[in-house]
Order: sequence, then C-alpha cells, then structure tokens
Amino acid sequence: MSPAHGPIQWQPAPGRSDASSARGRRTRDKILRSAIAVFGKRGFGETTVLDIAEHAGMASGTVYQYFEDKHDIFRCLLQDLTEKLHRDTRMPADDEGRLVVRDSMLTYIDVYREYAPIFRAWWELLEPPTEFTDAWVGLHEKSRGEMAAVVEDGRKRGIIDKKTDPEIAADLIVAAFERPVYVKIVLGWDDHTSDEDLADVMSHILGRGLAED
Amino acid sequence: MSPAHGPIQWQPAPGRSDASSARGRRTRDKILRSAIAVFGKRGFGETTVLDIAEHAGMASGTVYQYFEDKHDIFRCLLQDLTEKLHRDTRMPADDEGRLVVRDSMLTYIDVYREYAPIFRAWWELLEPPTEFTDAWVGLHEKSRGEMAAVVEDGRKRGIIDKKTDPEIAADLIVAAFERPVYVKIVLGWDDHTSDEDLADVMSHILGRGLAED
Amino acid sequence: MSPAHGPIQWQPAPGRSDASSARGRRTRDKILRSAIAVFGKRGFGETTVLDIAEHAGMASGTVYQYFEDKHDIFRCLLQDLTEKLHRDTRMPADDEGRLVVRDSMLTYIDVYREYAPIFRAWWELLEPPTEFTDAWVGLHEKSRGEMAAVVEDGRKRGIIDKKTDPEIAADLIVAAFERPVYVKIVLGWDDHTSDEDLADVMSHILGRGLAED
Amino acid sequence: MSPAHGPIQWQPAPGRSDASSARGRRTRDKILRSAIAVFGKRGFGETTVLDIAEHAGMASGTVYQYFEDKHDIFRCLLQDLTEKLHRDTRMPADDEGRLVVRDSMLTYIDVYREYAPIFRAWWELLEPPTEFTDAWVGLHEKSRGEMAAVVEDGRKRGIIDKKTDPEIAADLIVAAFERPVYVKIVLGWDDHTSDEDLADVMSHILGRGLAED
DNA sequence: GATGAATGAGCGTTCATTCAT
DNA sequence: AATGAATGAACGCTCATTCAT
Repeated sequence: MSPAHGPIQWQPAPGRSDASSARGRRTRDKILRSAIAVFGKRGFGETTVLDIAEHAGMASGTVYQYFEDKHDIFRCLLQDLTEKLHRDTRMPADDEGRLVVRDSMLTYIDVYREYAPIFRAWWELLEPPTEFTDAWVGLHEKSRGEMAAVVEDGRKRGIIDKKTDPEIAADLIVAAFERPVYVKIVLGWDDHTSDEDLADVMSHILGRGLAED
Repeated sequence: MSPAHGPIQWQPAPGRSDASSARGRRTRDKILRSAIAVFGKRGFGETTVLDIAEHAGMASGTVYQYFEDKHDIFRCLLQDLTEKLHRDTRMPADDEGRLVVRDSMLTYIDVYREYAPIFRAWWELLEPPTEFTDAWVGLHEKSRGEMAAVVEDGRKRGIIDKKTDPEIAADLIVAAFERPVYVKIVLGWDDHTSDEDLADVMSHILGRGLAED
Repeated sequence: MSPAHGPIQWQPAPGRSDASSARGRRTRDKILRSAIAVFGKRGFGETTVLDIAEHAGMASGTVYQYFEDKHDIFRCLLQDLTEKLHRDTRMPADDEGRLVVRDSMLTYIDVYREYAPIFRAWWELLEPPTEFTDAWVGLHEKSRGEMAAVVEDGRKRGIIDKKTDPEIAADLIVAAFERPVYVKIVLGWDDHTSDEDLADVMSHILGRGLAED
Repeated sequence: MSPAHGPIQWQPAPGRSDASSARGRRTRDKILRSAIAVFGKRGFGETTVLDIAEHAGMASGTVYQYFEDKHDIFRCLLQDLTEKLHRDTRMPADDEGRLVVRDSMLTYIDVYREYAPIFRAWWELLEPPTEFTDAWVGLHEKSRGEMAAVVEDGRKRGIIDKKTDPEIAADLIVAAFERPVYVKIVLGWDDHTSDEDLADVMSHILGRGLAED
C-alpha cells in the first residue's frame, strides 16, 4: 500500500467563501462545531447538510457558501485533527529505550475523547477507499513506523525479545492501543473501566505478557 | 450496558412469504447469497435493494416478497452467523489452563475471512445502537467472559500474573484479536503478513510480553 | 469545422428501463409526447422535468425510470427527427438540373411545422456546442453539400451563372430556406403569408433574382 | 402581431441608484461592459449575476444597486443598441432605385460583429415573447418596411419584376441578410468565407438569381 | 456607494417501497 | 411466485435577491 500520505490539505473550494471577514470566520466555525456535534450524534452517513445547518441555526444555503458538501466539511475538520495528531502523537520511549506505554495510552485516550465525533465519522469513511482512508493509513503507518523503531531499538539494547518481528509487533501494539479506545470512547461502551486501569493493564501485558514471573 | 443478548431472532415479517415451497426457498437463498456478495463489495450503506436484486437476477419486487427491507435481509444473515459463532467460537485453554493463542488466532482469522462481507456490514451497523449492536455486544461479552475465566483460572494456577485484572485483560485480548484481523480481512490491508506470522507474534506477546527473558 | 456528424444515437442510459413491456412503451411515449408539448410551449431551458411529468400525469420519478435527464429526453426525440430528416430531405433538381425550389420549400415547411417544438428546442441548444450542435451542423452540411452539387451541376449545364461560387451560394440558399420558416413556424410570426406565396417568391428570386427581364 | 414597437425604454428601477455621481456612472458602465463580455462567452441563460459581478471585480450586491436583475441589465444594453440600429441601419438604394446589396451587407456584418454578444443574448430571449421580442420585431419590421418600399419603388421604375410581392420579398431579403451573418458571427461558424465574398454572392443572387443570362 | 454574508425557494435526482398484472 | 412500472418523500445543490454593516 502506498497512498498519498500526510495530512489532509483543505482549502475553500473554488467559488466558496474563504471566511476572510470576522463574521465569516464565526459562521464557518459554527458550521464546523455543529458538524462535530451532529456527526457525534448520528455519524457521518446519517447526517444531512440540513441537519448541520439547523443545528447551527442557519439556512442550508449558508453551509454551501463555505463548503462544497458534507465531505468538504469533514475534510476541513480532519485537517485540524491530522495536523495535531501528526504533531503531538508519538510512541515515546524512555532513556533506556523502553516503551512508556502507560502514559502514551493515557494521552492517546485523551486525544481520542476530545475528537471522538471526528474519529467516529472517520471510521465510517474508511471504506470505500478515499483520501480519508489515505490519511488514516498515513497516520497509522507513522505510528507503526515509530513503534517498530522502538521495538527494533529495544532488540538492539537487549531489552526486547529477539524473536519478536518488529513490524508485526508494531502492528499489534498499534491495534491494541486503538481498538479498546475506539470501543470505549467512540462507541461509548465499557464505561466501568477507568482510563488508568486500562493503561495499567495495557502497560503490564505489553511489558511482560500474561505470564507470572 | 444491558442489551438483549444472544443470537438474533429472524423470522419472515408479517405478510412476507415464509418460503415454504422449494422454489421459494431457492429464491430466498439466492437473495441472501447475493446480499452477501454485494455487501462485501460495497458495504451495507452503499448497497441498494436493487443492487441485490440485480445480482440475484430477479426483480426488486421479489426481494420484498421475502424481506421487509435491507435490514431484514441482514438480520436473516446475521442469525445464521451469530448462531454459528456462539456455537463454535470459544477461547480455548490447554490442559494446564494456558491460553492456546496461536491456534485460536488462526481459527479466528479463518472464520472472519469466511464471513468477511457480513462482518463488514455488521461494523457499519454498530452505530447508532440497534439490535445489531446488541448482538455484537452479546457475542463479544461471551468471548470476554470466557477469556476472563481463562485468565482468572490462570491466576489461580499461578501461571498468570496476579496483578493483571482479568476483566480488563480479557478486553484487551479480545481487542488484540479482532482489530488486526478486521484491518487485514475486512479492509484488505496488510496483505504482506501471513496468518501464521501474525498468530506467532500475537502468541508471543500475549505470553511473555515484549521483554527479553 | 469537423464535428462528429451523423444522426444522434440514443439508447436507454445504463440503469434505465428499456421500455420492453407494452406498458413501458406507452409510458415512454407519453413522456416523449409530453416533452414535445412542453418544449413547444416553454422552450427547452424553461422546461423542468416536473413540467413534463405533470403534463404526462405521472410522478417525476417515473420520467427518471426512462431517461437520465432533460437532455436525454431531447436526444431521444432528436434521434427520430434526424433520422427522418437525413432520409427524407434532399434538395431536388428536375431532369434538366434545375432546382425545384417551390416544391422543396413546401415540403420543408411541412416538416418544420410537424416538428416545430423540437426545432425550437434544438435552436436553444446550439450554444454552447454539444452533440446537438454537431447533429445540427451535420444536417446542414448535408443540405449544403447537396445544394452545392446542384449548383455545380447547373453551372456545368450552363443554366446557372458561372460567376456564382457554389459553396457560398449553397450556404445562402440553405439560409434563405431556413430562416423565414423558422420565424414563421417556430416563432409563429408572419402568419399572414401563405406557404404557397412564400414558396412562389422564394422560387422566383432564387431563379431570376429581383431583376425585371 | 401588433407589438409595442420602437426602441426599448430603460430607466433605473424604483429604489435603484440612478448613477447620478461620476463614480456611480463608472460603476454602472463597468457592469454593462462586463455583462456584454460574459453574455458573449456564456450566453444569457448560462450567465449568473455573480458572473457579471466577478468579471467587473465587484460584489454581487453592487449590481443590484443599479439593476433589478439580469433582464434589467440586458434591457439597458438593448436600449443603446436599438437606438443605434434604428438610427443607423437602413436598406439603401442608389439613385436609380437599385438595392445596394453589397455595401449594405458589409455594413450589416460590421454592426453584427460589433454587437455580437448582445445579438446572441437577444436571440435567446425571443421566446417566450416579452418586450425583447417586441423590440426585435419592431426592428425587423422597420427593415422589412424599408425593404418593401425599395422593392415597390423598383417595380414602379420597371427595374424589379412585377410578379414579385414586395412584402414577401422583403421578408426573404431580410432573412437572407440575417441568417448567414448570425451563423457566421454569433455562432462563429463558416469562418472560411470572407465578408466580401459573402456580400458578392448575396448581391449577385438577389440581383439576377442563379440563372445564367 | 459598496460590500458580501445570509437566505430560501426551487429544481435535479435517488431509491425504498407498493401494487396491479 | 415473480414481475417491474410507478410512486413520492427526501436530500443535494444553485443562485437570485436582500440587508445589515
């Protein structure tokens, strides 16, 4: 797979307002905030442009002054998110090359929770493959690459088992990060487990596995 | 969360044919097979009833003789699948109470691959919550429960670390099973990793973590 | 100018009914007849698909069962017309090579009158250039070519003035045929002149010009 | 037909600026010039008020300060044109009462070319009948009337065939003037014939017909 | 005078669903 | 049982027009 990676590039479509005025910026922000709210409630597919406009208290035509369509709104939302994620998320290791799983997990949960509605819509848009799929893949390949580098480094230092394939392990670890968080935050299930407990167990299993010493 | 667990219950909606004749049964089967094929190609949301009818080589009206709508078709498909999964999937442990991760993973992948189109549609239908969400939750709580029991048992036998919370660990393990398989099978990515390699690494990490002995 | 000449080729767009049943054929004919009626009243641009559907006494969706859009309806109408025109119109000369202007004009008027609503819509669609422009050009180049051949032949026989450029003369003659008929029939003006009188004067001027012998 | 003949009468609609200031007059002129440019490119129907405003480098609202709508802009343009045409075009005859076809044709082509964008829009607006249709008819009836007078005069002087009905002949001649020019200038076809050649053949045919002496 | 943000009526189009045959 | 023609609600989107700044 070699998609056009990197952050989504959004800019006002030709013929749309670039929200240069203060009022325009306020309106566009209101649309974006409303989109987040409605995507969070109904998901992307079930949301109509009219839903967004009504939630924002404006006419449907106003939305089209700023965005081409629903996808264009999402593209704009995603630009902010992917920029932030590319900037802020990395799989940290401590000075000795050990994964700092617990703190990473807690940070990851916080980000996911903050942008839950967008993540939810994103998941809906992974198939069939589009630019949004590419962005998702790009982000995950970045995470996987970093993770694989940490594993590789750990192997060199002798603190990670040589028999572990770094690439596959990285895949699994990224998955193990994302999936429970998706279920917990986006789907809103498993509310009984605290973030900290989840991070603890995650850290423990990734560190030593299930085995008793 | 306390959904109505257990397998989906499907029966012909009032006023629909119960496919009592041989010809009727054949027609209904053709609809179901076509639905699987088209769901696999386009997903649930993008599939129209006409798509299914055309793939089955029949008129759209015929589909409505047997099913109320697209969801009713999926309900019928899901009944078969959930029955089979509830029956056949369990999280096995060997005689000494150890998780048999590698073989479980391989079986899991096989099942997923066989029913990939349905799994794909199922994921699309998790939100907003419906009976299909309940069925999904029911299935996973069964898996999680079994897994938690295995972990609990392992702790008692002293082969699993006491500090590991069985419920949360079970969650993570189920997630670690499902997520890479979903990405691999449903989304069709990561084709470069063989099933066996994936199962190996999975087994290794769950067993001993990343740590070098 | 070298457009893709020849008659318009219409066939049901993919996914549209091919009107194989008798009922379907009746419905499609009703749509076409209604389209002619409404195009004749309002022209092409001012006509909506709903206008056509309402005139035909059916739901708007029904029109879309048979045609992609308004242009597709017109394409279908035009196919019939261009086939007939390519078949039936030619610029006749008598045994001595003389143009038979009078009869040609009367025939031309009759055809125009029969298909006036379509001609009207056609004129609207000449710009910007599309397949309909091509069809129009194709038809007129055929007429012009035939006319030029007659003029050329007349020159050879010594009955047409050698100083007259056949191509330009043909252009003018075709124009002189079309324009008054367009104004008379399509725009509905100049009702006071009978077809026969128009044909007479036309014949006379083309034959001898305005000059007194 | 008895339309309200004569030039279009335009004045600023109630509530619109009358462009009394110099700045206002400049703005209104810019709108008119832009309208001509855009009508020439896209025609009347396909042009939006925003197109005109953008071409003029102003906001759409500004256009509405001066004109009620697109038709009002065209009405204003047409006022200038019809005034000029009524003033400047006449079907000239020489001292002996002969039509001066060649020069008339060349002048006619020049005028048409100068105002081609407006003529194009005008044609679009002939149907359904409005004030613009009236203006067009008025202009052509003037031409036809003048032409009929020339023919009538020629008949009296014995240089035009008595059998030729002056009114119908006038119709035909006006048509023969307009149609090739419309196709040549507005539609932009037939670029291979020079203005002079066209005028020559026109002159010849109208004078002596096609017949060899 | 000029702006451009906001409006909302209205058309195009899809597709789940019904029902007469 | 099977058909497929017909329906019409619902959504996408455009653009003429208004009006507060």
